[in-house]
Amino acid sequence: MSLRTEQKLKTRRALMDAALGLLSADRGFGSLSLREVAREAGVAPTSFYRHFTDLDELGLALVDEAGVALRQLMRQARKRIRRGGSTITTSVDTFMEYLTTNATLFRLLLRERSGVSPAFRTAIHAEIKHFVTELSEDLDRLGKERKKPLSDSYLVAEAMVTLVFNQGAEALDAPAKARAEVTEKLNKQLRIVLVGAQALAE
Amino acid sequence: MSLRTEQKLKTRRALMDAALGLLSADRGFGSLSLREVAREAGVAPTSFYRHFTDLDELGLALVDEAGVALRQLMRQARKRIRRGGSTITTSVDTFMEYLTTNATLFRLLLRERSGVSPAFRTAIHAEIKHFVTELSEDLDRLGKERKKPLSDSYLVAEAMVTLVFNQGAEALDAPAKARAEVTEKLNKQLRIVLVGAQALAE
DNA sequence: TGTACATCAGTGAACGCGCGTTCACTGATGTAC
DNA sequence: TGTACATCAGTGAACGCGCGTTCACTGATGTAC
Repeated sequence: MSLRTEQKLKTRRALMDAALGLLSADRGFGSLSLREVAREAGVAPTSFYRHFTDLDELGLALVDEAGVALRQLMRQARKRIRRGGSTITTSVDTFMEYLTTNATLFRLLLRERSGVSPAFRTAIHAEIKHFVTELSEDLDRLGKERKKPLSDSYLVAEAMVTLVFNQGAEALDAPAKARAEVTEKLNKQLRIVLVGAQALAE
Repeated sequence: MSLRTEQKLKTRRALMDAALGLLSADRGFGSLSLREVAREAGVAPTSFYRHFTDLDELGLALVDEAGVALRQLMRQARKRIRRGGSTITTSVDTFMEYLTTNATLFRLLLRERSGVSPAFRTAIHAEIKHFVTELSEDLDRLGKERKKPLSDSYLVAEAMVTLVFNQGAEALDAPAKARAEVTEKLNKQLRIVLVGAQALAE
């Protein structure tokens, strides 16, 4: 890669990190301004246009990163489960770890999921749908192994992901202490859904 | 009530309706401006201050209205259930009706629930918590009647409300045709949760 | 390797715009006598 | 009922501010020969 291209990527990165750094519990993406992001990145406002046509485009790049993180999360959870461990608690623990590590990125997902920009909503729903699809395949696989296939695994997966994301949102805003309670609550709720789905499949 | 007070209330109402009217799938509360709301209400920008200290205060008044609507919804659902009818499908149907009637108000709740303003989030979480508490009492009552009490009704109620609100968000943005599918999906998910909770309580 | 030219990431000045808020005001409504 | 004064919802002008975007530019990097 040429020196020039490398430098350009660095600035792009700086802009994305600047935006991410400005986001917090009380600052949504919608409240950011182009000038503010450029300022934070240490770059003239006009330079922004060399990288993105507008803030939304930068935001979508962030959503993309969050999606990548989400897929990593899933892969790691599966690896841990294969090494032995309850499917639900292992998944939940892995999720909570990622939530802590990538707090801001997940907050972006959680918030813009029902946010104002159609582009954002669509991109995020696609990521979540991907997540749901993979989970429903896992459920199908598990069902076959145990000779107890679910009748409607996609719908079950969707319910589970809904619960995970919503409790995730709660955990994000909760102090570290309360996080353990949220984790346990989520575990119980997922167990209820799984047991219910199995009972209704018989 | 004096003529002056009456007029004042009318203007206040006009401001709230103006804000509500400006909200839509693609316009969040955060994107409204004071001048815009005043313009829409047919009032000078400065008049706004006679009624609210800022836009957030107006927003909280709207959240309050949404809460009232939510409680009405619950009362009506219970009334219908008493007249005979499946608890789950009756509740879901009632909810979907309200969703259609008060679409914008509910969208405000759904969106600002994970929004940017702490005041909004707190107010909305209080409304939802109230909803959850009432539902969990209903579940307890139902459990006693059928001699099958749940062990953790609050947690179950929370899961149910989470599913209702999230599918509600999906229904809001879906065309009328797809709404029936969402309704059916939600019914199934709630049944799964209820059955799972009963199975685990034994 | 050296030279002449092309590319293009980053810049600083300038623009017009809508914003929230202040201020002193107006005139209809309310109140005291 | 009539009069004199107080209240106060609504107003229009004015302010300073940060915004997104345009433009012509600079100078380092890249390329062709």
